[in-house]
Amino acid sequence: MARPREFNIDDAIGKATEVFWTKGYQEASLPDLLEGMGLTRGSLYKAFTDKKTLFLLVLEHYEDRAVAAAQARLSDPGVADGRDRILSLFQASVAAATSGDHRGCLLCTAAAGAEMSDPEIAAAVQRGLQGIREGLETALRASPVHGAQEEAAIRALANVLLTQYIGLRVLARSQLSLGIVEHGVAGVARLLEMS
Amino acid sequence: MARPREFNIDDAIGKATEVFWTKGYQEASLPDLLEGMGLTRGSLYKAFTDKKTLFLLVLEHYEDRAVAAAQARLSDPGVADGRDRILSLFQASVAAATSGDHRGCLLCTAAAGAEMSDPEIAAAVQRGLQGIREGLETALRASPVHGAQEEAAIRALANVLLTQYIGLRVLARSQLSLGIVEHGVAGVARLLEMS
DNA sequence: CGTGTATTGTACCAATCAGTTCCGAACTGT
DNA sequence: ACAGTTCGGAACTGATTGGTACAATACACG
Repeated sequence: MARPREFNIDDAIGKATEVFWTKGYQEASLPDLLEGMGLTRGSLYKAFTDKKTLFLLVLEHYEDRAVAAAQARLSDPGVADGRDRILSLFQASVAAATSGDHRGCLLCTAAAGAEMSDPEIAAAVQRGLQGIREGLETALRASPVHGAQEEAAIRALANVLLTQYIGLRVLARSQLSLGIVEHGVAGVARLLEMS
Repeated sequence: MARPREFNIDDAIGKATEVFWTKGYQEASLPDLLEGMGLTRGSLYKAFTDKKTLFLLVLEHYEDRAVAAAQARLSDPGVADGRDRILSLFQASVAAATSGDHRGCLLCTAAAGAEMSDPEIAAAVQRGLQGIREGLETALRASPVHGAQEEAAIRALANVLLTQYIGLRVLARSQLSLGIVEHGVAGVARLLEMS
């Protein structure tokens, strides 16, 4: 017995994700969000309480979509060699950047921003990155070269790869013409050559 | 024949560097800078024109100090093996983070921020990172394992190391408890094991 | 010992920020 | 049709943003 909401919550979160992904948390102003989401202040605050709460939902959404997609890539049974799955992940990131998508990774951008001083945001970012690391570990276990290694060694290499991933996506977002992103896949390939 | 400036320009830039390094470009407000530099609005604008110009001077200052220090480490003739120089660079970064200095790297933080849309700032950040990359290449040429490799291979590995450096310093700043920074040196050591 | 000049500090500016309030409109269940 | 609610939209709040204008101040030079 009430007036129904005229917009779809999930759609709105999806659109908000786009805005935050493009501009970053702090830089995304409320007018930016309102325009991108196609609704007005009243509706936004009624539905999402405030900017930070909306961002937490966006981080969840990003985890469910982008992180899950990365994990799917990293555990794709269609690719037998886990190293190729990892290369495919980096390939996708590099391809996005070279084809004009300079949004980078929402989590990586957030990790470098001041919003990390908020414990709830930090926890959400941590969850997302942790998810990518787990995906990397899964893939490494499916590598003929690394699969047999002990757990600690796999974890160590996954850490290196995750760090590399963050660095690469920061560079992709920066638009710097250092020529690093373009050769990012080859770099990771070298990383995976070692025993 | 006029009233002399009551503060030292270089000192002020040094103090401004501290503020920007700690808070980031956007997040450092004018009051933050005024307090950190110990002067008032009038003096700051008279001496430095505006916030962005001050930041450009700060980037130069950072290049002259922090980047130069990194380069010195990476070409230290007292350390014969270039790999050890590289490890020493990462060691220093990790040590800073584990001992409570979570400022990370001014250039890396800037690279991940929205200020990169300004071409002058982007150019300055590019110069700084380029300097670190050159240092890494210098060190690699002094590595018994890599020194004999062709130029392209050295450049490729330097790119991987720079990306790793950026990722690591972003993580150091983020204060995330992923346990990656602590083992960052070991990760790089693995990276340098390969031929 | 003035006089000119640059620095300093303060008051101010418009713009923008996130967030609140409130009323008219719109829809549901009866 | 009506009562009960909730939504949508605009106007508004107070704080903060970077930047400016100007008057008081303090120094150097003649």
